[in-house]
Amino acid sequence: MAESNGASNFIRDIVLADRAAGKHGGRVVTRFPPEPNGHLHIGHAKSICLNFGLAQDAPGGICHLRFDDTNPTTEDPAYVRSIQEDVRWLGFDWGDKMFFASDYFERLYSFAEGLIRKGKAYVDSLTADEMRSYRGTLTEPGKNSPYRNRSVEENLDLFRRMKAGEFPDGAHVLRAKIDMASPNINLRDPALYRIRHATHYRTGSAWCIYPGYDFAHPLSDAIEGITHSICTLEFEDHRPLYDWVVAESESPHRPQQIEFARLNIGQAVMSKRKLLELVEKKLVTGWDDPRLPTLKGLRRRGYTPEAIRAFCEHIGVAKRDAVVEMQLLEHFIREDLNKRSQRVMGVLKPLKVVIDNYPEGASEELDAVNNPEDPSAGTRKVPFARTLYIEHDDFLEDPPKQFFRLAPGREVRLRYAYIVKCVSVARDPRTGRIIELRCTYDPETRSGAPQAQRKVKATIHWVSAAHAVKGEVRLYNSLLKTDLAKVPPDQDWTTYLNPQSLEVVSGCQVEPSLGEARPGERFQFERLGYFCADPDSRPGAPVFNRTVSLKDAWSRMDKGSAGK
RNA sequence: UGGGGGAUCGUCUAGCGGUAGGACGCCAGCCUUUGGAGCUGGCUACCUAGGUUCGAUUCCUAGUCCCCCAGCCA
Repeated sequence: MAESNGASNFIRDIVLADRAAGKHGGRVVTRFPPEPNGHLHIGHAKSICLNFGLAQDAPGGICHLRFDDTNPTTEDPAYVRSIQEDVRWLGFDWGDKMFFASDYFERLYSFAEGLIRKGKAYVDSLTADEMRSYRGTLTEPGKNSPYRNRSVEENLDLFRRMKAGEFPDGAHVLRAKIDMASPNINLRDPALYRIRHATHYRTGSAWCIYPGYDFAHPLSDAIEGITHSICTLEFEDHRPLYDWVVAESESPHRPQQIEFARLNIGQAVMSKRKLLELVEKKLVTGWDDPRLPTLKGLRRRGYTPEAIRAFCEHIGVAKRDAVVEMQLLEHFIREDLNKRSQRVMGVLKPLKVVIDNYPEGASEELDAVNNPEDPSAGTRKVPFARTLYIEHDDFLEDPPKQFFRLAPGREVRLRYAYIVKCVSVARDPRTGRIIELRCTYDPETRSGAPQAQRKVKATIHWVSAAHAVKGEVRLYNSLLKTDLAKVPPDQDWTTYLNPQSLEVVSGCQVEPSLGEARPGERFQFERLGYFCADPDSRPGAPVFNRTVSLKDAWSRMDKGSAGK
């Protein structure tokens, strides 16, 4: 199971204090309670890391995986499988503690009848619209429903008949009898059960009434002996109701609800509703589109669970609304991949180079370091020959002062190979486009040779034309042109999608070993970034997703002077 | 407007009456056969106004601004 480094936060402090005080017998039991109606995203990862992390920190602590499946109309077993897969991938283990709120339906129903017997719940027969108007507003108190004083017998009878399926959807609802004048709207007789003639993916047609969140959640926590029930800020108002339900259930367990601020990331789509919209309108390729902050998307993009966990640990846990910059997430994946990824050379936009003084038909194998950060990763051989491809961006016919790379008459080192000098430029007579460079090489400067020490301003990557494998590279940019928080609510947010979020580069030339790259394998393409082989790869025709670029001092300078 | 929360560098976050710290980012330099990595140095913050105190980001008072709540969603 993933380790946690124990960065302090206010929730950890509460748990620590509770343990020290012997509250809950010193035990720590948390839960991660997703509704199986969507796929997990990085925001869920924050909650997962928090809940599982808290449990790991405590001796004997445990974190349950509980599916909060109380709404049959939106839930699907495919999501249950997906969520389990993603939590495991992130590096957490719930052991045998996987539960479903739907498994508690029978007990929840009994609790509800108990509430009715105590006169703490009643069947209301107002329509949804009527109920809304009876509820009052933020500033005016609500009014009691005319059905509020039904007798216990009548309520019991009606509730049982609701369960038996005698009424259509919406005909009645079971409500808690609390206080229609409460300044907290959640306490104005909240709905506990609604009629829904729908097939539930787990209980089938056994039920036609389903408990709501405010009833099922606290009770599920109590049933499971949850000690700390951690949720997001919007449920803060529900806490009095949560406590009311637990107290009325007379459960010996009194879980404590604690709220924290959900994760927001600038220029990322994080809401379930919007993610669904993107997928359904086919504005992205699917839930695993690498532009999405879903766990599946991040995985396909090449993110590691370790990087995501490190990110979640470092963003902290607090109560103030916050928007974390995407650069922070990128920092953690770079940091992780820098240490562990194999270096390779790949040319995205090839420019042909012929080494005039290199013997025709000859070739040699040069030693390349697999990972300068990890000597144990060893070396590999890369083939060198007379005709090469270099990155088109590494050549400029009329270079500005700051440009260190190849230009007419200039020298650069070819990584792991020789120093070459550009002697001429060939262009397409029709389009004027540069199609080929002629260079000469200095045989004395082969990497590792005594004369190789000669300094040149730059080292560039390359591949041998005869040996290279053709591949496709997918470059990703922000899916959004702006932070969603800045988009006026009356506007269609999808008009802010970045048309350049995906750039497919075909005709890339990569070093031979990459022809057989397996989906999910990660590499650093030297000088370019980290790349991950996509499932669309075929033998001899690899496809790579750019996880994140390397930091690039030149592109920053280039942009900085673009206005001049 | 009722209720519930929250305000600390550009962005996250620490602090619990005693020099406001860390990370990302940015800037400068060193180093470098990745303009990567690494190293060094620098940058910028306590919402406002009063009060208590020898001393306030912290305590008190009054404001200001931001977020959430009127689903038979979670």
